[in-house]
Amino acid sequence: MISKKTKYGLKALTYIARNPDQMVPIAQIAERENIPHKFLESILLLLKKSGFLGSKKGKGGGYYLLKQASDIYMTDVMRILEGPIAPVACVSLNYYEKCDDCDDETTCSLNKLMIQVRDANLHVFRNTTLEDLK
Amino acid sequence: MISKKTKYGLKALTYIARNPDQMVPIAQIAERENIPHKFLESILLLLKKSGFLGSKKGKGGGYYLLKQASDIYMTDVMRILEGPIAPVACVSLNYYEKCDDCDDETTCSLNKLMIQVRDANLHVFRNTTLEDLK
DNA sequence: TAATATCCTAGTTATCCGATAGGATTAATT
DNA sequence: AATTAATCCTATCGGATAACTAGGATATTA
Repeated sequence: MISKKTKYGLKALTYIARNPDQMVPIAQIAERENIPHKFLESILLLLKKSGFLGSKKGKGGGYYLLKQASDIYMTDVMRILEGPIAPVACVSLNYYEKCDDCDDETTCSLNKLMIQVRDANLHVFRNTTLEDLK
Repeated sequence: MISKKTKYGLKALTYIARNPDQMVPIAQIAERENIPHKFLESILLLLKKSGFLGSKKGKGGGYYLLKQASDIYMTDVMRILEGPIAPVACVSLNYYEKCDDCDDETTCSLNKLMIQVRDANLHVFRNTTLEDLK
């Protein structure tokens, strides 16, 4: 199950993508999408620091996409918002970590299944961009 | 990312499946698979109550599979150990819950993606049984 | 200079994960 | 009968994390 952070982040990105060529203020997204204002603020800040969004301060300011929606892949968004796409760190491509309870990954009974799950999710996320959510 | 409970549970089931026609005590699984004994105890109890395992108390006792490994599907195991397979409750087949921030699911921008993710995972779990982990 | 935005750091609260404690019950062995 | 070895059961606990909030600093427009 994904976190609310991820859910809110995806909804916000979609909302911004639907309003191109303009500054979209947090308050507007928060209201229309029923997202707590301050929480959303922190999420958009993260998405900005991660290179998805640009922003402009002050009156008339807000957020906007830095790339075309069709160039924003779910793989990248999900990794920032939700973390690893893999179900266990020991099969993660971007967040690899050794298991502390496994001596040998290659003989771990879960390895094959975990890789299948990872790849199934990767396949979906690699083939979906923000444009598809619009 | 799956919980340790799920990981331990799957490993324990595999271990038991690899030792058919005998009672497998918790202590043995705990030692061989590097799982905390007491934690594993609670997991096996759950798997028993859920109908996957039988048990025998007392000296020489332990756990055993109630069904053939090839009849134990990952869909069922995962739902018990990990909960919903869907990434959000509002697209869950077995644990459905309405979103509190969405008025209308059919127009939610995330709906399609979430269903794709759910189905991708379902496909893997439906096509994997405990026999495949052996 | 007032109004309206984002920026930033630091909290707060509640829930859940991972693990443990300690005894009750059951069964085989000696 | 006593001992040993196992599951059964309830309760609990610390720590991490999720979800959210506070409050001011900074920038921009009018």
